[in-house]
Amino acid sequence: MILETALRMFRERGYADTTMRAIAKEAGVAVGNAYYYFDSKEHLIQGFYDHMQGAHRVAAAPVLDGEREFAARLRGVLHAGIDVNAPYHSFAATFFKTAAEPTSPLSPFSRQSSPARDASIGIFRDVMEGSTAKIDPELRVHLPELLWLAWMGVTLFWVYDSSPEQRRTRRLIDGVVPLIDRLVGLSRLRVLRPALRQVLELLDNVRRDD
Amino acid sequence: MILETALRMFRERGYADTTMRAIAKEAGVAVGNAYYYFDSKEHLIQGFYDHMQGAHRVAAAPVLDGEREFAARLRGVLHAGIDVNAPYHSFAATFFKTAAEPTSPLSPFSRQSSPARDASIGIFRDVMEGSTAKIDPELRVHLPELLWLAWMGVTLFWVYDSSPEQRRTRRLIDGVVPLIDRLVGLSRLRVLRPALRQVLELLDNVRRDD
DNA sequence: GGGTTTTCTTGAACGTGTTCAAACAAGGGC
DNA sequence: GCCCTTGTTTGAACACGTTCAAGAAAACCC
Repeated sequence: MILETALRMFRERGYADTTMRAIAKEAGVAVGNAYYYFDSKEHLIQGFYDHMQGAHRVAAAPVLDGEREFAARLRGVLHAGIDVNAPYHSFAATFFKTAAEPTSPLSPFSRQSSPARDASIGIFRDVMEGSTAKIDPELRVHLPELLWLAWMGVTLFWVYDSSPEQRRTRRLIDGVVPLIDRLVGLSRLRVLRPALRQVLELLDNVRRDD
Repeated sequence: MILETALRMFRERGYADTTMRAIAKEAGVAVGNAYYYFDSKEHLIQGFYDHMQGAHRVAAAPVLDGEREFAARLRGVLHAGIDVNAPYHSFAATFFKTAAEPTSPLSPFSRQSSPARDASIGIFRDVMEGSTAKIDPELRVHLPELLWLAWMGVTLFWVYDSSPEQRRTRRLIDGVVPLIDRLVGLSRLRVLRPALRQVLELLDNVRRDD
């Protein structure tokens, strides 16, 4: 009940303008009680994350069910992601700062976010596996995560996008999907094998934590 | 005087643990006076930005003066950037959130940051122009900005990098520079012209603000 | 039912960034 | 010298996120 109230008020009045006192009052509890269930105001946003992740899955379903071509699948899923987030653009901008902090549990790379992250990567695995594209086997292992990373990039761009209705983000998606599609298609060419290896090796190196 | 005091205290005790009251007291003024000269606590960080930008320029100079090869120049400049930022890694992580907010004047994309941004892009123009690399003329126009964008990406990675001495960031630089070098070299190949055009057109489309 | 422990709930209080009316200082014109 | 304007400086006051000692309710045990 506290969570629903909070998310509704965030949507209506923005994150910064919604005080914990107001949330508690509206939910009919004492302010201290809200802190009994949620460690901080930021933690209330985690619920928003999960909700958005589920909505993306739902919005992407028609595309994933009806389309077999890799580029069309990817494009559809990315646009679907922007679709579901669109109503929250101004809200997202105000709380993005808290999600951006590396030590925050709200960071998309944090351990607390890993369920939502894994689910999101799953969508992009679906994009790949349900498509007719022939993909280099070494690339197949990492591609879902790479696509998720691209999605994070698109999201980052979207947060900063101040154009009307975030049209620049739409253009970014339409422009970048063919490039990714082309690169993925080229991945099986023998001449580009060394380059691909180089990229994947870089990924492994960068992930290594020592 | 207020600015110097603030930056020193940020460095010594971290951003969050340094209160405006403490800064004012240490600087020998009333707290309201600090707000007369700086709109907010965040604005005190702009001075830090400018300082870092200058230090990067200085640290990059030996490389830019002594090295002619494109890859070596880029690699040296990126490592120099990490070198000067290294002492402030934990500090940077705590105030990064305020810089990440799209509407914040501290955002690297904001108008207030444009002097520092232009200066930084200038470094990468120098990387390009001082090198012996033969670069497609269409690419030449945009490459400095693209390299700056890559530098922003490296910085983003660095902020999130929790490995000892941020070694992963070092590996990222060493791995990504050869890739960029290869791409830049390939940019003049006739067969890749359409792909390059596609990328540059995407950039223009995305920049267009309508 | 009575006693004990655990879970939940409360709201005053703390420290924070920030604001603002009021006071003070520095010129500038005559 | 005196007024007026403009630029500075002050610190109390405000609203906020958060904490915590204290109490209420629930669950559990015999």
